[in-house]
Amino acid sequence: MINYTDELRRHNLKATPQRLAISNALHSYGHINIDTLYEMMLKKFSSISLATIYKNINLMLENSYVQEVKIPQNKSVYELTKSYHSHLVCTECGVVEDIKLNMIPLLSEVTTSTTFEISKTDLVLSGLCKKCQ
Amino acid sequence: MINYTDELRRHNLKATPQRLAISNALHSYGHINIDTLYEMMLKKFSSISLATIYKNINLMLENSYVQEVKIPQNKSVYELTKSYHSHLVCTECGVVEDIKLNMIPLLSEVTTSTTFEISKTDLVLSGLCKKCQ
DNA sequence: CTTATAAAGGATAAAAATTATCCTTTATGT
DNA sequence: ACATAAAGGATAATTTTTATCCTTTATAAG
Repeated sequence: MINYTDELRRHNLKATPQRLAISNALHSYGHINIDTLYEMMLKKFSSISLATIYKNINLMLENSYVQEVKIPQNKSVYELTKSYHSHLVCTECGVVEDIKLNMIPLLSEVTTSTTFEISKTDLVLSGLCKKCQ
Repeated sequence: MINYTDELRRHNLKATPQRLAISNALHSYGHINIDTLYEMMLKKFSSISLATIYKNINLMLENSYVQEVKIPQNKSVYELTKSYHSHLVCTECGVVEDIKLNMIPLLSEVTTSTTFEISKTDLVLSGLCKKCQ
C-alpha cells in the first residue's frame, strides 16, 4: 500500500480516501478498465458511486495523473502516468503489459516523409502472451 | 463513384445500396466516425436508420471489410481495409492521414525483449498537421 | 425471368455507458 | 478550529450502442 497523497497533490488533486484507493488499484493492477476498477473500489467503499469513478478518472486524465490506453476491440484501460512506453495486449486473456521501445528511428522516418509535427505516440501491439500461445 | 459490389461480395456482404454508399463515403473521406457517416448517409437515404449504420459497420468489421482506428481523446474512425499502415492525427483539426512506416526493426526489438507473439500493430501518431502549426 | 429465402433495412425499444444535478460531507489553507 | 471550494453519493438525464420485430430486397437456383 503506497501512499499517493503527495503525488495526487502534485497533480492538483485533493487526496481523498477514494482517490488514494484508486491510485493503489491502478498501481497494483497496472492496467484496469472502468468496470473492474469499480468492482475493486466497491470492496473498500461499499457505497461508492460509479459516478465517482468516472469523475475521478476524467479529472485524473485532465491533470495527467493517469493515462488512457485504447485497446483494439475492447474497453480502454487506465494506468498511472509514467515515463513513455508502448503496450502489449494479449488477444486471448486480455493482459496488458508495458514495453519500452526505441521510437526515435520511427519518428525520424515520420519527419522526413510528412509535414506533421508529432507530439505523442500511441503504439499497441496485439498478440499472444506466453501463457496463451 | 466507385462500384464496390464485387468487393463487398468478396467479403461475404450483400451489395445493398446502403452498403455501396457506405463504401463510397469511407473511400471519399478516407476516415470517418459514426456520426459523420450517418450525416453523409442521410443525404442519400433520407430515412436511413442509425441502427443500419451500426449494424453495417459492425458486420464490415467482423468481415474485415473495414478497420477501426481508435483515436486518442476522440471517437473512433473507420476506413476501408487496405495494406498495413499507421496513422497521423492532428490534435487541432482532427484530420487523420495514413502513413507507411517500416515496423520491422521495432517488431524485432519486441521479439528479443518479450515472449509475446505479435500479430497486429496499431500505431497512432498525434500532433499538428501543416495547416494547424 | 420468376421464385424462394435468408438476410438487410427501418422504426423503435431496450440496454449500456457516460455525464449532469443536487445536496451533504470533507480536505485543506489560513 | 474554521471557512470554503471541492468531492462524494444518489440518482436523473444523456448519449451511445444493441436488440427486436416486421417489411423489403439481394441473390442463388430453377
